[in-house]
Amino acid sequence: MIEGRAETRAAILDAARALFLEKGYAGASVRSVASAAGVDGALPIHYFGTKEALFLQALPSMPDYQPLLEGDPDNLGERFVRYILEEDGHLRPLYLTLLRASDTGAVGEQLRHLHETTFVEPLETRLTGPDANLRARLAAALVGGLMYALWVVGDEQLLAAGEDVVIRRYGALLQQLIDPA
Amino acid sequence: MIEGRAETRAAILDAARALFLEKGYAGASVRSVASAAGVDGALPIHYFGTKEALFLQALPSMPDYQPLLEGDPDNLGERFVRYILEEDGHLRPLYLTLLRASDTGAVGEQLRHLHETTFVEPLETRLTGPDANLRARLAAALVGGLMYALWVVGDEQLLAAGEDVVIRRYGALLQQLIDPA
DNA sequence: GGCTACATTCAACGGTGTTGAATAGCCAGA
DNA sequence: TCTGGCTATTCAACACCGTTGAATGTAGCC
Repeated sequence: MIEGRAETRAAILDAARALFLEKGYAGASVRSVASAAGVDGALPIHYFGTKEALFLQALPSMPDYQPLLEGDPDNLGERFVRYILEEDGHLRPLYLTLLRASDTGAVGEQLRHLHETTFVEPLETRLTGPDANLRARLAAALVGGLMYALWVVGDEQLLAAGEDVVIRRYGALLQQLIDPA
Repeated sequence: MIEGRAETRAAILDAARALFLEKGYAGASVRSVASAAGVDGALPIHYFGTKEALFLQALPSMPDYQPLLEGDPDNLGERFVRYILEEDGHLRPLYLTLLRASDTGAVGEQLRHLHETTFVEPLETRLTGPDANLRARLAAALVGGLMYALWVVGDEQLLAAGEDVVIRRYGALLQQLIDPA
């Protein structure tokens, strides 16, 4: 049974999404979400049970990058790297927020699921040749490493030589996993 | 001025190190650290000022992997990957704990510093040829991606084909950044 | 013994997630 | 129109959190 009026639930979820992405899981309190939604501080828990459940339901969906995958597979490596470097601000906060909250069991599950459904699986279906699954997983690790270096570590000097150089070099490595081995 | 008896400080730091690595930054409370050290719940903050300062001082140092770097550079890529896959349990909890606490300012700084001093700099000094700095940073990202996939995401199927295959394939990519371009 | 300086404890504050009871608001039936 | 009940929302309280400043113990020195 769903509790609460639909609009109130939506207001809470909207406020939660904004605050969690801005301040992180620990930094955004349930009461701050409630007051941003204009309701009593206890209502979010009443509706969603726990802060973690609220967090998971409030998370935005992954941006859709199907077009990226459907293009020419011969330069998918470079395009993928470029996508990470030039993404429009939707992926980065989601990635960082999930990552840092991933020590609570269900959030870790969600991160694993997103990694699987948005990186590994789409890549695997587009790979021809042997060991497609392994190559997709290694490619996903490679992409994760770029996001890690840029966003978690904050290695600003990585881009000092210019985005193009990174796109070419890191993209070339990624491409070797994409090309049929 | 350092406050407190040296043994009491050490007891607190030891308890803090164990609890932070086991339960994470948020999961280990200051009071739980204090009671594990056998002191009053307010003492850790009295000594170290804030939970974050206690955390930073309690963190273990990075394992020393100099021998790994000093070996034959022609197969450093594979050896590096093998080191991550077979590490003895010191690096992984430190990496995970730092990563997940990296949204508080000083912890992010520490993560950046460790990334720089334990991955980028040692690699860079061993690289010959042009663009050593960039190649070291890309190599560090690659290594980070492996740790991310294995430890944060928990991609267990990555090793389904056997450690050797991962060591060979991912190591080969890493090696391309190590070899003079 | 009394004084001092320091190590440690105690008590309290505001904030947190979470809980169950109390209230407010609406809608059906007499 | 009144009344009952149902549901949405609020209120009050709990235990725990990081943090603070005052109180207490405790050792050594004159």
